[in-house]
Amino acid sequence: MQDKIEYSKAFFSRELLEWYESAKRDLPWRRHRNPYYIWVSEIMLQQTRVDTVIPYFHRFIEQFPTLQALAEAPEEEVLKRWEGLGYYSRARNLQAAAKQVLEQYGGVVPADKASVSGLKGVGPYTTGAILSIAYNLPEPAVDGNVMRVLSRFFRIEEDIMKSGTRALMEGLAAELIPEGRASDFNQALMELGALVCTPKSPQCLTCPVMGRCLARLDGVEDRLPVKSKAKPPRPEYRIAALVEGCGGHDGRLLVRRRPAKGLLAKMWELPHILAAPSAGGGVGLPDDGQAMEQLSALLAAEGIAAEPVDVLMDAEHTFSHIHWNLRVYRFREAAAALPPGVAGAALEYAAVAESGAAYESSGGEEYRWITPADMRQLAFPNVFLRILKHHAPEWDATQTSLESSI
DNA sequence: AAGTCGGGGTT
DNA sequence: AACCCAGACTT
Repeated sequence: MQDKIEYSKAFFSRELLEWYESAKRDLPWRRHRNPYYIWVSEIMLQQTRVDTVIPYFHRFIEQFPTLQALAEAPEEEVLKRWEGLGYYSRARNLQAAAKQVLEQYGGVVPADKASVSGLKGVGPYTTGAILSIAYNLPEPAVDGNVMRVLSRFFRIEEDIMKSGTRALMEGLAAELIPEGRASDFNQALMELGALVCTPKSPQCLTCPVMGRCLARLDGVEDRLPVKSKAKPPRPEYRIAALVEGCGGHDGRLLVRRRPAKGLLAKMWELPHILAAPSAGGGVGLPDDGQAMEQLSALLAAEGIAAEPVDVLMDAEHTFSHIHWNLRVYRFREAAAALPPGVAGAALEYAAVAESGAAYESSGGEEYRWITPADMRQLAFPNVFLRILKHHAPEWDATQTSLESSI
């Protein structure tokens, strides 16, 4: 029995490596064995499909060709290149880690486990991926693809959402690495999971290791891996203001930057608030009159007088744990902005606004009147990019559309 | 161990 | 519309 398992392991490693030679995709980070490229790609690939990552990878490497270039760039530029990719702490951690490598390791990505796993944003999977792919060191790199492939081939019924299961998989994956072939083997394992041993309807008939796959032999490949379900996201109802400037702010829109910690940290957005429960006490969006009043109050607290115009649109956005239902109201900045008695503050405010400079609200967010050209520098989450694009084409200044026009 | 942190895909 | 995919960090 144990002999059969051992034979299966040898068979698996041999056949998988053989298959990979002909099946491997030509991916940008596979064209050179550059540890910096491999690191960037592995961070981008966390929770993200290859097809989504490819254009981001090209643009990122174009702007930050070396680890040093990334380390020395303004954080704003790094976030802008990450715009739309999600999980923005990945970008901030990657840059922080690049600085770490520059200072502690002379700019060379380290090749030992303790140093690599000490880098910001680099956990057990990415440590194994960097050490094996970049340096061909025999370390396991266990991601979701690998757990799916191994759970099927060896018919492992443990719940892959449990933290103990990953440790089990790492032990197994380490045993399977053929002498001197860690880089190709680990990539082959993930490639099989991505191309053949897919979550739904796996393509078993084209699989190089079908012959000894226990799940396939037992006809249970469709119910493996065992995976407990995630909690559904909680709904949130939010109201947002798209404020068109007038007078000195003609052609500008009011935006603000989110705080440095938490959801969408340091990203720019339209001002918005959690909708207060409506008079009836029901959950959901308040009626439009109440919503416009609440937003007017928010703007007034920022020293901005604006009149509601109409409802621009509804938008939805799902995060892992929250589902936003957003209603966007158009506002028009009022000409005579401030009430009498605060003339000094008004002048000061006007001077700041005229220069286009940003100012801090009492809540710590940074408000700014921006032009379409400012969209080149400021990173917005996708949901707000969609809203701005819907508002008017000149605000569709995502990095993609900018570059195609250059 | 459970919750936080985006965005896109398939059915 | 409902469901699926899934690493690192924090608490």
